[in-house]
Amino acid sequence: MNKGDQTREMILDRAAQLFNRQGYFGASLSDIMRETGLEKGGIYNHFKSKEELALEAFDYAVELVANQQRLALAGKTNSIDRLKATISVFEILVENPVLVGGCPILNTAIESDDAHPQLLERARKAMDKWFRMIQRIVNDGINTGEIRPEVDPIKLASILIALMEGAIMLTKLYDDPIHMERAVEHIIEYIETAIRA
Amino acid sequence: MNKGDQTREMILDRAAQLFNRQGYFGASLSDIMRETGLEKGGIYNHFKSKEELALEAFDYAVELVANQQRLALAGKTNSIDRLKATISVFEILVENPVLVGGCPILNTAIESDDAHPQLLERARKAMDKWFRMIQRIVNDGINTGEIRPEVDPIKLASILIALMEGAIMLTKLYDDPIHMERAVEHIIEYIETAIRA
DNA sequence: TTCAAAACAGACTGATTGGTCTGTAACGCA
DNA sequence: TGCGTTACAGACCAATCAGTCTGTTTTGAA
Repeated sequence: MNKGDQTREMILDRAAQLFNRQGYFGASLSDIMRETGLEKGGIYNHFKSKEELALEAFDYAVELVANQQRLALAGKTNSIDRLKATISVFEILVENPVLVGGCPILNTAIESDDAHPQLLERARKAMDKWFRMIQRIVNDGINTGEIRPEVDPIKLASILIALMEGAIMLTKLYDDPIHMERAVEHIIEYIETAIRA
Repeated sequence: MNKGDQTREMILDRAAQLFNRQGYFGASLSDIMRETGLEKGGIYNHFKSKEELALEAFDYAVELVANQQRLALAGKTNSIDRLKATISVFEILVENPVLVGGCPILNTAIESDDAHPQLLERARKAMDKWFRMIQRIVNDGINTGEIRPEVDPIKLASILIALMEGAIMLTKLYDDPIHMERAVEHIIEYIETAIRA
């Protein structure tokens, strides 16, 4: 990895953190310059516009979370355990984050209502992956008999994600992890009583 | 209501809608001028800064939702019905909104992480009211025997709000009310099986 | 070690930002 | 209806925005 690629990676990392905290409108190029320690020339040498940097930084941020997901799933073969591991990723996202500022998909979905259709599209794609992952876990669990056959995978995914993303918002709003704990408790109980075969 | 007060109200209404769609950073004074049809003098005659307008517009937006809540609760004396009415307010918020752009508290909580402590404080206060309202409904229900005595009011409030706010985000992200429908179905079922006495 | 290419600094630009101020027009009480 | 007060228009301001471009430094393969 040569100098240029290293710098590019560093910019992406710092920009991802910055955008995730302040938003894509709230973070200016001056902020990015300060955070990276580079002047304009250094940044525009790697990215042709703030727009392009924002899009790549979003992907980078999502990848950070996806790595946490892989880490959490590693070695877990039981479907219920894999569901719980997915839930733990949301917990980690607010309690011990590799990416400060909460869930990048949530942040982007809320910020990019009308203003940023390209970014919104990326947020959709990223969320699609989460949905598919949960659906896959549930389907596998149904096939192996661990999960009740009448469970609707996509419906469970929808509820789980909505609850956990909402809990992230409350936890950040009040700066209190109690809301996340309550959400986790609820969804775990739901899984044990209504999902597990 | 004289001319000035009328104009002031109009500015607040337009600004509230604008801020709720584009965010407090994303909406510029030019946008507000375009949306209100006023020049700078007209706006700064009523508000001493964009900051002040933003804060008042947020309160105005919250009040719009609070009115929906009052409307939904009107005539409902049964505690379970009152809980369901509260849920319906979240549905209305995305399906047939008096305020476009989703939940102002959610939007503000996500946008004002670090950047806007004053706005964040207002979002907290507004969310507190929601919490207290739900807690009150549950407490009343426990007292009248409609709701099981072992139900924790604040915990239920936490889960209900997290789930519904998350559902708003998903519904807006995918521009598809199915996520809201799933969330409503889940929470109603939960109320019927685990909350109702 | 050489030297072309890549990486970066930083001055510069035009557009836009939030905000001020003065002049004019509309309002509404007497 | 007259007239002081309030409401508003719009020119103007400094600061900041994203982005460009030229010159200098650093890098790394030959």
